[in-house]
Amino acid sequence: MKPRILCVVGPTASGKSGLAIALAVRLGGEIISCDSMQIYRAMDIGTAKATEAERAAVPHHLLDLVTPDVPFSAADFVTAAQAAIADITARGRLPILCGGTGLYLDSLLRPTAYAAPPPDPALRAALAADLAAEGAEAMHARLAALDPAAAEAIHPNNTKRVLRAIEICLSAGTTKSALDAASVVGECPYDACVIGLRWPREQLNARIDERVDAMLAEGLVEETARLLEAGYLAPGTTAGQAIGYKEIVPYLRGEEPLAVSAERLKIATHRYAKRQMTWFGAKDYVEWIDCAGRKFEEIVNIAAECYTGRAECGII
RNA sequence: GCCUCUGUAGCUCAGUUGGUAGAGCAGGGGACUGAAAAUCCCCGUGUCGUUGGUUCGAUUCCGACCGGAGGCA
Repeated sequence: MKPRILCVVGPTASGKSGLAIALAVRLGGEIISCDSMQIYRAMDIGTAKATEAERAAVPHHLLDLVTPDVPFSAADFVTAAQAAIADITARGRLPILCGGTGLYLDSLLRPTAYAAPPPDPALRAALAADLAAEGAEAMHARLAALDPAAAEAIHPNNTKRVLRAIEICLSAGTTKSALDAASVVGECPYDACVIGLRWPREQLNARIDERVDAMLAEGLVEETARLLEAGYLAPGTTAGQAIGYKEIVPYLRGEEPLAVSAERLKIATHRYAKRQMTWFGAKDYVEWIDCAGRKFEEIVNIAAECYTGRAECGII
């Protein structure tokens, strides 16, 4: 019998957190954050992390796992989420995954995620050096020799993926494309109901703008300054990629007025939401709820029914 | 009131020595298997301010008018 889990996904500012909390209360669940940035401590306002009050009302897992200087990966998430699901299930409660990091959820639901070998720092550094010396086309040609199918699927300009694919081929003794193909056969390890929240783009962007203003009012600038002072958010770190902080840094350096930083932050978030919709929109395991014109209670009811009468809910 | 500059894509602008126009940003679509809030790919028709004139043909040259900026009074 596979553990049942409920998942709430969707673009940023779509109302996932509020829905997840309401569902947790109604269904006797606990929330597992599925968010690549909320795992970092001290990054609270900018990541829209659940408040102390919300956490007191409903247990939240996978928040504040590490300090912002620590690299964290999808594979790390899968390990932590599997443990949290086992724990919550063992206590007779319902695990509710909630978050907008599509790759993390996808990895968790995939039957054999991450059969590929973990990153090899030395090899990765060597490949990066080769890239700098030989250029993107040369690296893509090298991948084509090792794994033609992967080379076909990855654009030469996408050097991050080209290098990772070469790395896998060299350290796995097989090809990346073969490992990928193997990871989608078989059943999802969970009996999952995945609910997606969807808004018309203009309404979602308006919600985003409102939330950015709210974050600024709550002290996003001060939070960013604290992180910088502590030596965090360095370029190249995972936490340093977080939207909400890297846009504020130029203001703190006196390079532009806050209004300009705030505008760039809103735009970056709009674009992020768009990418999230592209990702989740392509997943056939998502049951969509159109939120426009619906009251919160109504959305909660629809989601709860979707879980309860889960027969038609998509399983990966 | 006079003089100068200016009016081209949602924004900032380029350009057409007269043959109806193109960049950046914004925006739209897509991909995504150990960095994913990351990374990458594709997408540019708009009364060229309005209106007369010159011309085979005007967004381009000329006039007037209407916006905008600056200067002189």
